[in-house]
Amino acid sequence: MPGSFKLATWNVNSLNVRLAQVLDWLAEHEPDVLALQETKVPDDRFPLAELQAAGYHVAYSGQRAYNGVAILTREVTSDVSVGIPGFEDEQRRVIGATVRGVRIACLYVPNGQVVGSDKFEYKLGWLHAAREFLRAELAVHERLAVVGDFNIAPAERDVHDPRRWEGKVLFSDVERAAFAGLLDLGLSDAFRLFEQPAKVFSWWPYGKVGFPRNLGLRIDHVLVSSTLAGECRECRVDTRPRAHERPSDHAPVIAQFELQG
DNA sequence: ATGGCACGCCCTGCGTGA
Repeated sequence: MPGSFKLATWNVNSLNVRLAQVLDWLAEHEPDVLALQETKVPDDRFPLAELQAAGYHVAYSGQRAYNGVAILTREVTSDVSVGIPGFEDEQRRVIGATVRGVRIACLYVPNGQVVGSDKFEYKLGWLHAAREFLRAELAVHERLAVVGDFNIAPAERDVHDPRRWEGKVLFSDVERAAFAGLLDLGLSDAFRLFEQPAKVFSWWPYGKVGFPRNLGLRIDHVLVSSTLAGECRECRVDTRPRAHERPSDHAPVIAQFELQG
């Protein structure tokens, strides 16, 4: 399916709270794909009609209060999958779908809370399972995009103050090694395919100073297989929604491709 | 400067996020 292809990912921190912002954003940017994380809505309360009215097909897997992922597409999808095969997980963090010959894997990687905690061990085990899953996906999909909230800042330039975050959750060595392990499968960080300004982040703490002083981290990513990397023309963070009233604490990441078919 | 927000929950302070 050759032609231009715009793919975006956004942790919305409650789809119901952010629905109007998501609809506005879709109307403005008209992405072919928008992957969402932290929808925080069970499937029987998913705002399907509103998104369909905006012209999108939707695959979703959610739960009450926490987690939840979805993939919105302008064209119909095939092969929707939920979760990681063989990895038992009650938390809804993974959904996949194929559109226009591109396989999309939408991930909401666990936060980890505190290095060394039970939740941190869960994060590492989850990342290990995700790596094996993505290895298998790469073997069967020439065009694979792994997108979402990875809850890992890959490098010092992805952290506003690396010294203060050194060894902390989201920027510990073991998490960064797990992220590097994903790249080692043959994936590229689409954002780093291009020259970028300094201090570009995708998440900032809530509060009066976090976003205004750009005290953020780049933890939301678009990882692409080698074929897609060759077709990628741009990758950027759209910081504007972070300045809205009642914003998500994350901003969307957008990648533009020219699919060669 | 997440001590100092914001989410859901279903009641109000708690668990969780990042």
